Order: sequence, then C-alpha cells, then structure tokens
Amino acid sequence: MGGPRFEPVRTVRAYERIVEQIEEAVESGSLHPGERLPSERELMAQFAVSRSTVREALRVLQARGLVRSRPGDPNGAEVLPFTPAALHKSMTTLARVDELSLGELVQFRMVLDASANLLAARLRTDEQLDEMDAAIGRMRAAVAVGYDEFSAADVAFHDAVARASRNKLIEICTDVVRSIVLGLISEKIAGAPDRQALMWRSIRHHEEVLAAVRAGDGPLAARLSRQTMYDYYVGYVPAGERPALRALLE
Amino acid sequence: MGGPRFEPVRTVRAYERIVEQIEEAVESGSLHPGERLPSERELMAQFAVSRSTVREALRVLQARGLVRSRPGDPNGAEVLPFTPAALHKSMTTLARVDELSLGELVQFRMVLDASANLLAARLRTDEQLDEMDAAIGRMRAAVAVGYDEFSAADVAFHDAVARASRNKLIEICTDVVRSIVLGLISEKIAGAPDRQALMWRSIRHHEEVLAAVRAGDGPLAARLSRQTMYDYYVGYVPAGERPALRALLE
DNA sequence: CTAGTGCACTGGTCCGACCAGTAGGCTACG
DNA sequence: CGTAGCCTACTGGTCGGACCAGTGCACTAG
Repeated sequence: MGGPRFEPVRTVRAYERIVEQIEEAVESGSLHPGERLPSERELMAQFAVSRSTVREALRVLQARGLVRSRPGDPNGAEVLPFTPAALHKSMTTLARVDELSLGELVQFRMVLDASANLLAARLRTDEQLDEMDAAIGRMRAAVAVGYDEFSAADVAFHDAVARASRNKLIEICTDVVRSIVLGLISEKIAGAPDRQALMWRSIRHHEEVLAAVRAGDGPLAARLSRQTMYDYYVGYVPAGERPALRALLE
Repeated sequence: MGGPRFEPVRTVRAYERIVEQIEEAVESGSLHPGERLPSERELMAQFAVSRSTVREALRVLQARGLVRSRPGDPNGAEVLPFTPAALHKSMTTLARVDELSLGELVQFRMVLDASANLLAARLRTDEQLDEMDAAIGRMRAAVAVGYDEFSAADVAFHDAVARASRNKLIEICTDVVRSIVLGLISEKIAGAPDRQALMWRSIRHHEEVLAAVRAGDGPLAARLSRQTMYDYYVGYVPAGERPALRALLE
C-alpha cells in the first residue's frame, strides 16, 4: 500500500456539466418552480458551448422532469414544480423491463395495499372515508354497466386508500404496479364468464375492508385487503407461484 | 353533445417518437441488454431525421438508463441491463427538495423490510440463513472497526433477507430506499456519541429477527423488523412524523 | 379605446464539418 | 512464422450556421 493514489479519470461530457449545474441550481432552491431559464441561445453564450450541447442538456433535464420547453415561448424553459412523474416513469420501466412475474407483481400489490389500509385506518379523514364509500357505490352501479367502469371505480377506491395512507411512495408504487397488473390481465377478467359474481364478491370484500378502516382497525383492514386481492387475482397466477402469495395471508 | 368528436392535436416532437420506438423495443424485449443499437448515422437514416434529433433521443434514453454510448465504440449505443439508477436518481431528487420526507422513506422501508422478513421466514433456504448469520457476525466485529463497516454489514443482512423473499420488486425498492435514507442521515448516525450502544442494541434486534426467520415465524419476524427499524431511526425523524411510523407497530 | 397586424424572439429541426477516441486489420520487423 | 506496432475506418462529441413554425407583445389603424 502507500504511494500516490491516482483516481481514474472520467471524461465528462459538456452537456453533463450543464445538467449538473442547472440541476444543482434547481435542487438547492436557487431556481424556483415557475421561474424561467435563459433561452437556449443565451445559455449557449453563458456556458460557452454550442446550441446542440445546450439542447442535449435540456433534454436530459426534461427527461428528469425538472424543466419543460415550449416552442414559441418568449421566455426560456420553465422550471417545473416537483412531481413524482419521473419516479413513476422509472418505476414503470423497472416493472416492465425486469421480467417480473405476475405473482411477484400481485404479491407486491398485496404488500402495498395492506400497508396503505393499515395506515389509512389510523390516518384517514372523514372526507377520504366518503371518497371510499362513493367509489364502492360506483362499483355497485357499474356491475350492470360493464367491466371497464367497474375497474375504474375499483381503482378509485384503492387510490383513495393510498392517499389516506399519506405516504407518497406507497401511493406511487400502488399506482404503477396496479396499472401493470391490469395491463397484463384485464382482458382476461373482462372476458370471464362468471365476472358478475366476481364483481359482487369483490364489492362485498371492499365493504368489509372499508368497515375496518372506518372502525380504525388497521390490522384487520390489512388482513382483509390482502385476502381480497388474493381472491381476486389468484385465478390468474400460475399455480407454482400461489404458495408465495399465500405466505402473505398468515 | 353529439356531432363529430374532435381530439385535441398533440404535437409530438420527432425525438420523442424515436424515444418511444426504441423504448418500446427495449421494454417489450425485442432488444435485449447487451445488444447494440445502430450507429447514430445509421439511425438518422432509418428514422429519416437529422443526427441532432437522433442524439436528443439518445440523451433521453440514456437519462432513463436504457442505453449507454461510448465514443469510439465501433458499434452503436449499448442496450443496458436494467439498473435502478434512474429510480434512484428521481427518488433522490424528490428527497432533496423535501417532496419526500424522511418519515415517509423510513415508513416505506419498514413496510418493505417487514414484508421481506415475512416472506423470508417461509421461503428462505439454509444458505440464505447462513448469509444472514454471517452478516450479523460482520456487524458484531465491526462495532470496534467503525460505523462504515457496521453499516455495510447491516446492509448485507437486509439484502440477504430481501433476496430470500424472492420478490425482485421488494429487493430493488429496498435497496433504493435504503441508500437514500442512509444518504440523508448516515453522517448523523456515524457521529452520534452513543453509537456503540446503538450498534449493540441493533445487533441484538437483528439476532431476534433472524431467530424468528429461522423458526419460520413470519408475522413475528415482520413485527420485530418493524420495531428494529423504528428504534434505529426514530431519533432522526421529526417528532411530527413519528405517529405515522408508530401506526405500523400495531 | 379597441381590434387587428406585424415583428422579434422562441424552440424544433436540419445540414455539414471537425475532433478525439476506439478496434481491428495490416504491415514490417524479429 | 509470430508478434509488435502502426493505420485506417469507423464511432460518438461538439461546433456553427441555417431555416421553419409557433408565440407574445408592441404598435398601428380603425
């Protein structure tokens, strides 16, 4: 050991330096949402680079959800308020590209939804209870209408629960994983011959969950929600993956 | 109502169309990690656009962690195996601007870690039990060495548990959220005057969790792991957010 | 005072060029 | 014949200039 420590040199592209600088300015708060960046032609003067380089940097910042550019805007790119959109996007990519099995996805939904219900039972407001109640009403009315409307109402219920948990990560992950699961099997559900019976059973289960949330019984709400989701999806999960799902049912 | 329904026209930038096409090819699996995209000059011919446009598209794809370009590479951009780097990046950004609170992050870790333990208690192999045991051994040896080594051993334990859960989503999210939490407060922990006492208590807690996992008692392992994490981090969470954490402790 | 028009500026796209890297084939030497 | 080293044909990174279609604002004509 000993001797001079040489660090490997990392060639940094010009546009990356620009990204770093603007990103730092935004995240440190010296550039607030709603403010405008200088125009591309002015940025290329400030950074002493060509416009192509400035634009590549702006594309990266835009992909990260930090800024937005509109053609014709007399001002420069707009600094956006922080939204979890980029997080949502990368989470979606992860779930799509990483060859996740339906079992894993459903299992993750069970975990998230149960936690959301557990928290919602303690933290929900009366307005959020009303939202959940209204969503179940929509589900009931939708049985005769069709699966799409039923599914939308079901989503509304789970969204209300997720919001009531007051944890944005739970909210986002719930949304992402749900949309992927639905994308994989919604047409199968919609075409099931006994789908009306499934819908009614699902409604009854949701009512039980809501009752537990209303009563403030978090563990019960969590257990019921896991069971609800298991019953609803287990038929579409390969038999080999079902034991892993049942492991969540205690 | 009635009459022809006109959809609002959405001007789509050329580079966005390119991003969509390549993204779709990667996520759908028709382009596998390790494969190469055509060179920029060839892409500009295939998409019938200029090289600038191709490059802006590639910058976006690179920001999303899907491809990587190296200058001088005789082949085109390389399709990358998925890494949670983009996920990590966007979550870090949100955490930096206080869009995600420490309380939410710790809460999410409690949810994930408890679920991982619950599943690991049922699904773990003997080799994985050995890994967890070895990690605790490292933790014990690290108390005298320093916090960094202790933390690394702690990470190894939780990683082993996450792997034993056999759910990649839990594994990845655990990893990302943990590193962000540690990035926020590791220096505070490292500088705590009573850190040695904290480490010993943490080791004892981990041993209890491992015993429950070994015994196959999932619910106990889950409860203990939540308590362990709560005890370890609660001191760094603002008092106003603590009730939300305690809501997970039943 | 208002309605309308034009201008100045924006971002989106294209083109052509040059540079610095890399890899692999080719050559010249041992 | 084998190998070390050069040379070339690519690659991506950057530059500068150009044109177009939008947008907002100031100015003008009613």
